[in-house]
Amino acid sequence: MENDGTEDMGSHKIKNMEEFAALSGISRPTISKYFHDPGSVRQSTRQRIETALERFDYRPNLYAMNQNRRLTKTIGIVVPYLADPFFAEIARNLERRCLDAGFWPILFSSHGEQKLECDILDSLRSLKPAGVLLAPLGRGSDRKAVTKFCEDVPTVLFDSNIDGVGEAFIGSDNGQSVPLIIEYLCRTGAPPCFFEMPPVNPNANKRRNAYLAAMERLGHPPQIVRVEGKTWDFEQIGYDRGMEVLRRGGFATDTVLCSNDRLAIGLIAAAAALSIPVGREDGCQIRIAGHDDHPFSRFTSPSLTTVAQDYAAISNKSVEVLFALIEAKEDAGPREETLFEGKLVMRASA
Amino acid sequence: MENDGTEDMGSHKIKNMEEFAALSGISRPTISKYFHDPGSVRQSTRQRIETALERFDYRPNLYAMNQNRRLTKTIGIVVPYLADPFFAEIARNLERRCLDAGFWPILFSSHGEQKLECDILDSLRSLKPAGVLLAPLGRGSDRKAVTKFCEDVPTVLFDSNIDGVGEAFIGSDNGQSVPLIIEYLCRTGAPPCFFEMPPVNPNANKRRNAYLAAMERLGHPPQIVRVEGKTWDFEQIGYDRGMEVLRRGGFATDTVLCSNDRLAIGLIAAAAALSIPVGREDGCQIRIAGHDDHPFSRFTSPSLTTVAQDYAAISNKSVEVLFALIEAKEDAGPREETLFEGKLVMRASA
DNA sequence: CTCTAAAATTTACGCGCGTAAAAAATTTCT
DNA sequence: AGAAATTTTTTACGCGCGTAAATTTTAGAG
Repeated sequence: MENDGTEDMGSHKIKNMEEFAALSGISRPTISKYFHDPGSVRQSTRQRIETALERFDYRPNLYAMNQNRRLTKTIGIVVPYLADPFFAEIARNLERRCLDAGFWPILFSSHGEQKLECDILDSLRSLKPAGVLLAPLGRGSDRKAVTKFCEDVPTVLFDSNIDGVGEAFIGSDNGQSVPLIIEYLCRTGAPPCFFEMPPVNPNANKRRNAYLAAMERLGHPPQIVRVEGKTWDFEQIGYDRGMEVLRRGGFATDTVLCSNDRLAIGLIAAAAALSIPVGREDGCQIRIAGHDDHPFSRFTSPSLTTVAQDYAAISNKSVEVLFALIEAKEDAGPREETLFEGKLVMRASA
Repeated sequence: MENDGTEDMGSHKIKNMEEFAALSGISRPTISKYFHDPGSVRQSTRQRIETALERFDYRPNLYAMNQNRRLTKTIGIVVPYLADPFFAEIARNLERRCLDAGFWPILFSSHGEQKLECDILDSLRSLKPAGVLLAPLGRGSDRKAVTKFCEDVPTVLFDSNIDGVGEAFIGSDNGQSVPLIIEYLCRTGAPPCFFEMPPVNPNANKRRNAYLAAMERLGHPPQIVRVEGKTWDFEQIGYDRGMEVLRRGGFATDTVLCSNDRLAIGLIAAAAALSIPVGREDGCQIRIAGHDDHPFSRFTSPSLTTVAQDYAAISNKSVEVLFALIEAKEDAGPREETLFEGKLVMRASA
């Protein structure tokens, strides 16, 4: 049984931890401890294990590992709609941070469907995750199911809040961001009317109320255009409904604040299709602004003026709170809500 | 211990299959068989189990289930870049189909990074999946690692091919789709030059070669503009490089075929920023076409003329082949490559 | 060099379920 | 009706690892 010493001995595959322990000359419980937390064993033994690990290329059986562990290293990440690059981007950040912290992130998308969200939570429950980062559907969520889930599993809500549910909520401060862009719009032109997205989640209503409050404060009459639609095809909704409104003589003012960027993207497309020039320059007929700073907003024509949500802050804070929760275990403390401010992004559309 | 009979007896939580078997009056091995495949038990017993299931709300332990199973019900789905709605959309279809077939899809994104792709494959291996649907990074992939993985796990490649790797490949027929749009462009205006995306995957080269062949066949001199960049921020690359070219006097002809829609989206944004009118109408200076029919392509201004990949066909065929593979088990048969034709989507940009 | 705290080993059990084999019960067919 | 085929039950073992308790070894301090 000769070998060159650079690979696993005669490529004999290691079946279990017992065998690996024997080959590496370390007891199985210690190996087990190492895999649970590499820092929990003495530096010298850690070295020996990692040396052996390179030589023999062994990985413990995932299923056997988690079966008897009180807490797995799994972290569930649930977003309402993954085809939305906003959530794709947040999810990416979340995944990265979990991985770096030695956890095992696993990503789910509810695809805008209540049943799917419930199924995901059920699946997640049987995964016995250490914690869950959940951006709920919002209005589309089965409140009872989500509430029950959060009682069983340490869960941090983000993006879309459900009052009192989960250990914490992290999101954007619509009460700051909406007035911010409204003020900008008022200072640079006509006061905006509000093109409201379908109320699929609570942010829609929060933004509407923030619009009403800000307009009142500034002494302008509010004008709301509410668009119907229950799906998550916001661009399509913005396009279709925008088309209707524009054909019927347009909006009440020449400035439109959309309740999110995806809606604005659709509206810009509708305006383009009708050859209505959009932008802040002379000769343009309409100004359009959005909210979120969606990854594609800089590539619309004209590029979209909007309020940026602080992606990095939201994802960082979310994992931070969740990790703290996982550490603390028992003393949950009061439910905390963290809201980050939006930043004005001035581009060409308004 | 009274109860109303509609819920679980005094909400006493069932710990394991043994207990559930006792409560439902059926032997544990039969219950086990049921969970493995509900159709494998007699209809009458299936009814009894499902009735009991409603009353007691039991779910078998996922980890214990998979530990000793030769084959799990897990199916891995790996895409190179989830922030790209194209892949998000494909992944959505794939997930749905797996779920419907009684499998457990689990989604991964390589985020354009080789190391991450390798890590994902390693994790996947320890999940002992029934099969894997893999859209590799392409040029960025660690060919050896992917090859080795495919030897261990039944894998179907899609979107981006790696010769000889995996049990099958499903993708688009660039040799048909590219000439298709070239012919359209030539018939409606000037022959196109080719704005080539960074060669992150083999499709880039295939499309380039298809362009060259088609132009030669039609008797037009080919003009290729190659853009550099190693990242997956195609819109940004299209914008930046497009800006350079347009500032320097523009492209060789007034018609530009981009090697994919995301690049085209960036290029359109660049043209808009320079106030260069884009489209097929009189007065426009440049026509821009793309490839893929990206979900956002209909919302650009002007809307993007492109060739649609058949999303549904690709995802359906991929799962179909994989399921066949899982059924067949041993006799793998020869590696098959399936290419679907693209369809011309005539919009406003060209 | 001894003492002590920390870490590793030995030993042993159990988790929840897959799965095999033989026996018993049920259904289906002639 | 009885025989054959299918399904279920009984019994029993093992998977790979977590984890606890008692013991031994090791490292670091005085």
